[in-house]
Formats: sequence, C-alpha cells, structure tokens
Amino acid sequence: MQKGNTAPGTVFQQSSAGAGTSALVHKVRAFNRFYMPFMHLLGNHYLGSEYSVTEARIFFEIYRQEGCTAAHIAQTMQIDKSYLSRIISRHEKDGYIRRVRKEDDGRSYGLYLTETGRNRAENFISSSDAEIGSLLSPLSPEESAELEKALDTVTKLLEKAQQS
Amino acid sequence: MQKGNTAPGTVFQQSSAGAGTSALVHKVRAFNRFYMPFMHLLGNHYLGSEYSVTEARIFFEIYRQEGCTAAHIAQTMQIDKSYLSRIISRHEKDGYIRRVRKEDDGRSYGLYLTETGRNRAENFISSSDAEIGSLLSPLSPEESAELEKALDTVTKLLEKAQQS
DNA sequence: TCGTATGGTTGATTTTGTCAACTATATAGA
DNA sequence: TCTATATAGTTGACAAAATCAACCATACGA
Repeated sequence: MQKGNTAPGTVFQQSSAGAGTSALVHKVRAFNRFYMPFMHLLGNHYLGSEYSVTEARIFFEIYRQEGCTAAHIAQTMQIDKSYLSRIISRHEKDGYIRRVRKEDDGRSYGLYLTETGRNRAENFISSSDAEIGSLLSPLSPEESAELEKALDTVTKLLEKAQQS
Repeated sequence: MQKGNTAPGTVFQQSSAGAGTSALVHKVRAFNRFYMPFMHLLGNHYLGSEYSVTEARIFFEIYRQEGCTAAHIAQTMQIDKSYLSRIISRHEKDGYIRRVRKEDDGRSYGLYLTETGRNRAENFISSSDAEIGSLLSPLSPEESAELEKALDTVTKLLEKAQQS
C-alpha cells in the first residue's frame, strides 16, 4: 500500500443498525458479504495459479494498456513502487514481459507482454470465464437476462454517484 | 489458503470474447472490475486500520457467532489453522477475545469478544457504514430505491443459482 | 484399549509488502 | 548555464502475512 491510499473495508461486518444509518448502506454491506465469496473474490491467489492476486493484476494492467509505465501501474493499483519494481523484474526474468526505454523520457520504461505473457494472461481470462460461467450455469435464459439488467442498473447508478 | 480451496479470480482481466463465452459472463467480469475498486474492496488493510483484512474478518466472524471454534473459522474462511491460531493468540493477548474451553470437547475452545473487542468491531462497522454512505450520498431517494431493488435482484438470482 | 481422526499449537520457512536511501534523468527558474 | 527540485525506478534492510510439516492432547469408533 502507498500513502494516499484509502484502505478496503465494507465487507464482512455485521450490521450495527445505528439510528442514522440508512437501509441502503446496510443492504450494500450485506450484498458485499454475499457477493465476494460467491464470486471467489477473496484470498490471495489468483484462480488456482501460482500467482498472487497482485502479480496477476499487474499482468492484466499491462495486457490492457501495453506500453504503460511502472509509475502508472503503481498509481492505479496503489502499490509500493519498490515492490512493483521487483515483481516486474521477476516477470521479465521469467520471460513474460519486456521493458522498452522511453525515447522521450530516459527515466521510464514502456511495459509490454511477450507472446508467452499474453498467452498466460489469456489463459487466466479463459479460466475466469469458465469459473463464472459455471457459477451462473443454473440460471435460465430469462433469469440471465434479469441478472444482466440488474447489474447494468447497479453499474449505471454507481457510476453516476461517482461522477457527482 | 487451505487445500480444497477455490482461489479467487474473476476480476481485472479484459475480455477475451471467445466465441462460446456468453455475454452475461463478460458482463459479470466487467461488473466485478468496476465494483471492487469502487467499494474499496481491494488491498490488504481493513479500512484505515492497522489490521489486515484477514485479521478483521476473524473479528467479525466471532462477532456474528460468539462461541464459535477456531476450526469453524478456519473452515469458513479457508485459512490455515496454524496461521489462525497465531492471530487468535495475538487478539487474545491484546485483550480483544476470550477463549473458553468447551465442556463437551476438551480439544476446542469457544471464542468470544471481550467488551473491548466488541467495541473495536463496532467501530469498524461504523467506519464502513460511513464510507459506503459517503460513496452513495450523491444518489437521490429514487435512485437509492432503484439501487436497493437491483441489489436484491442480483442477490436473489445468485442465491438461486447457488442452490441449484 | 488400540487405531485413527480432530482441534489446536509450535518451529521453520517462504512469500508478500513496507520503508528509506539511492541513482539517473527531467524540468523549471535565476 | 547552473542550480534546485521533482520524478522513475532500483536496492537493501526489514516487517508482516502466509504456508508446511511435525507435534500434543483429546475424542471416538471398532
């Protein structure tokens, strides 16, 4: 964790049901408590892999923005730059990422996945797809549509709240 | 992590959009990617506290089920019993929890929060309430109602999927 | 009462994350 | 240009979190 970081919370506590606390807040906490374990979003290893969640996230960060810098990742992921530096070195040594010195700024590198690295990332994605698919498989087409709509609604409202 | 554990995934990857992969699965992954950072559900420290998320979760596990055993917590949280044993010892030494030898089974202890421990847990809950409340504060009463309904829908459908 | 299973502890070790100091490059201003 | 200050990344030392195997004590069924 880095300095300006807001640390995580909002899960796994029971309701204190204080007078001034809204029903919605409690509902959100209850939702988090249910949703995270349901989606296997807890624990420190990514899927069944040998990678920690942090390591895997770094993978995906580069996957979705090839050429990004370590500084960018450190900022968006809120992790310590020294820790990140070591993870990147390891990934590079293992042949998953390449570093290319920036021409316009000799201090930083653009980060890229190698072919192997990209394959690895895409394998993770497939596994994740498969796992979620399996969790959702009991739903009928109608229920699936309903779920999709509800997720859209939640996203739409929270995005709106974020902008305000 | 313990043996039979399904490790976490389903977040932070980009879509691979394989032919057979349903739109719903992708929507769920996109939702996870948005929702977790929005709710500050990432990182290793609970709220601004000196506690790790794991330590705090142990707190809440006892809070909601006073008298439970370490074995129960280890199973439901999927953490190693030796690691748990040490965390419990620390919490006990710090005066937050009590251990009471079970009369019917001399191997195990019932775990209870002390007054101090309960206060600590409730403080966490208040902080969490406050944080979520602040995130949601821009929403109008109508939007809040809509969000609540959407969360209910998601929960209802996933619970149903879980049972099937 | 013997063998085996379970709850929990301990020691050793690895992995993960933090902190401060440092190098090298960049940039803005006198 | 020279100087000061900021930024990108690395390194060393360390602390915290997590894992693994061995172990003790109690329980329980054959």
